[in-house]
Amino acid sequence: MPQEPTAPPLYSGTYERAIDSKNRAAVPSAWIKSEGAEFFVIPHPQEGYLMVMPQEEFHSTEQRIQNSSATAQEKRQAIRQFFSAAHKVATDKQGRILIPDSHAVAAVLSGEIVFVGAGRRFELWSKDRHAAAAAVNDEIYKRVAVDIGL
Amino acid sequence: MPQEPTAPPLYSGTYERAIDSKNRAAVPSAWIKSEGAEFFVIPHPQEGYLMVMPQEEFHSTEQRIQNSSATAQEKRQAIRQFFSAAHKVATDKQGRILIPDSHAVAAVLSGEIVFVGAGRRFELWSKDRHAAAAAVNDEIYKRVAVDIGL
DNA sequence: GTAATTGTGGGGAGCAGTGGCGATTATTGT
DNA sequence: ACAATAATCGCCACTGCTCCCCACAATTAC
Repeated sequence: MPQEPTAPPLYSGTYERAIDSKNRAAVPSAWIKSEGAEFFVIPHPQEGYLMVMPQEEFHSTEQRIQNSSATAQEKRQAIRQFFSAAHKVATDKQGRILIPDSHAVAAVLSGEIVFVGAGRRFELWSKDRHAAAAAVNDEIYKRVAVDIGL
Repeated sequence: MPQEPTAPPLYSGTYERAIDSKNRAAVPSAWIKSEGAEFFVIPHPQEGYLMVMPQEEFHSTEQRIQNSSATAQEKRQAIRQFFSAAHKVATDKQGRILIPDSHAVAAVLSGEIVFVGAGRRFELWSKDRHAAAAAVNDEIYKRVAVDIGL
């Protein structure tokens, strides 16, 4: 019987948090498995929010770029961009992560922010932007829900 | 009594319960298999009630979205909304679950509520809303019953 | 009847989130 | 190289939420 040694982390739910003047934000305690958990923080290329993922998901995302239909050179460049934008962060002893300044600016993070669970990774939004984006997604969600008879 | 290795949970029946000022609600004891059972709580996208399901059903619902006829991007957005709306809860030692504030507001849960069994998941309704919805459903149920010669 | 189970409510301990202070380390300028 | 400044992180205090425990009521079992 293949009992899973380490269940893949699953991030769900939406949590409002504050980011302080030093760009620290407390990760929802339900999402922290071990002391000093490590994550990779990457701004989403189009929409203005930050993706946060543990190492496994980071590697798996790299693989998805590698397996894309782009040319070899395009993939090399995309991966370079991906790595250069990704910053490794670790929770401090109070369960907080320090958001790199450039990333906080890119996602307009200050004051009230939102942690959004997205399965194997989670997202960091400014509260205002998230409200707007969620409204759009909710429309689509409702249509799909009808589709599958939820 | 030895537990069955893979007993698919089946929720049936209707139970009136109270939700207290701390947003706690006692799950019907017949529905709790083990100590500290875990559920995912998700507001229903259209109608104002909460869906509650164990992890297996949660994943299976994600699969149903994945297999829907929507475009790849729509499915991604729908799943994101699904995950962000789903909050994991666990029963406390008195068999109660804590309803997240935002969800209690969304489903107008306060005072008297109703647990409604729905097969592999169950639902949480405000008593008033449930009475209204049940009346409508009963009409349909009767017509279908005639239809199949019940 | 008594005892056990289940739902309801409240008090309180402990933990999680916030923000500030300060020590240590890194960076910068001269 | 050295000092001044900035950045990072640990620690602490405060607050409010979460959850454990107990008490009680209602129901059912024996």
